[in-house]
Amino acid sequence: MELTPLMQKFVLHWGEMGQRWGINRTVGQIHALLYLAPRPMNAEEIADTLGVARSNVSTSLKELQNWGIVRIAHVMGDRRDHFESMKDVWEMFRVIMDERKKRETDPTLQLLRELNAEAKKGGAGAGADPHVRERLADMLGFFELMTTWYEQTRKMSTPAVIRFCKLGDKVAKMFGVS
Amino acid sequence: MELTPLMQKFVLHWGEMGQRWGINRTVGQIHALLYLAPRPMNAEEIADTLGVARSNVSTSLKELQNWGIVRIAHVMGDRRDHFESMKDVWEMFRVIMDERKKRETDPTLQLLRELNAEAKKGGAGAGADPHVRERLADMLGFFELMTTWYEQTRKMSTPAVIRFCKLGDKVAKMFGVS
DNA sequence: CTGTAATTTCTGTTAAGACAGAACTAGGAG
DNA sequence: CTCCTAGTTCTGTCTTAACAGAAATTACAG
Repeated sequence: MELTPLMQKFVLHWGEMGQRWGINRTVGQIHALLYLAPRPMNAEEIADTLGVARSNVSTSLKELQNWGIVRIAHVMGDRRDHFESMKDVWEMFRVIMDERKKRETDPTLQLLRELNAEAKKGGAGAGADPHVRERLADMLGFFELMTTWYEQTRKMSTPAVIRFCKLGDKVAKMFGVS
Repeated sequence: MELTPLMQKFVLHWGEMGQRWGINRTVGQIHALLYLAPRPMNAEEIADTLGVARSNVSTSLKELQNWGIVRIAHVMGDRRDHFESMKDVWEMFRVIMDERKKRETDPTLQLLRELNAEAKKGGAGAGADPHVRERLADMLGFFELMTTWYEQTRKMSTPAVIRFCKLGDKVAKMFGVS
């Protein structure tokens, strides 16, 4: 498959940014390619198009499947696995956020709960001076609230979220710029 | 400065998670330490407390200052620089989000605008088939809306944001679970 | 059961980042 | 002007991750 200049720019950029987003270049490029592709592609096509080793493609596809944004699609009369990316950007964003939450905040939330419980129980005797306790309580409060907010927003349908985002200004006014 | 077991756990965890958040272990640990510390600390204290080289501390402090969540604080009668972390978690989160937006989404937003303009101008002749154009338009729409939403939320005061987050359920109901 | 195509896993190499210690620079104090 | 002390930057080492190519495994066709 030949990439048009437009596609190439997008693929290259996605690979570049991928590194900032915590995924590697190849994974980013493959995702970009599959997102743009009008039909599922097999591993060899992907490798040829991007000019990377097939082993690399195999590993990267697995990671994308772990993230839950790429899945196997079979093509009639073809033994090979084909792969396609989720196309709905909103749904995709949701899936990615879920995964990141699981990896990047859930463990911290859990630890903060434990530390706060410990600080409460142990009291100042266990070396938990008031200042530290306050800092830990603040941080826990923040993580708890963000988690709650996310889980509630998570339940909204895509059109509802979009509608809600578009409201923007009005929401701000409703809750005051105090 | 001796760390209590509680502080130690927090510092270690922050260093660990730092890597998932895209900062390195030492940077994470220093931030955790300064966040808990009741008073500004100098570079040597930090190095001794955490058991890392001073050069490493110097570099890490610079990065934290770049992020905008740590600043220099001078102590009367002491020539050395002391450092303190922002303590308000909400404000800190805002600063971090601003920085991440700048690094992780602004460049992509800009590129998507360019690509979409190109696709429109060039038309199918320039190799921009309808499917690709739609994908790029979708992605741009998503980034535009998220950016707008963020910039509006950004303006709200901390108490307003907290109030708003706590509403949770009600907001979802207002905009329908359709 | 055998051969072949597809895919994954393994292995060695390369590249990038983290880090300690040394060298260097700046800025007083005497 | 010289001596310290604080701070930064440089240099080499070490660790980790990315990756290509080879080997191994799996799955199917005949």
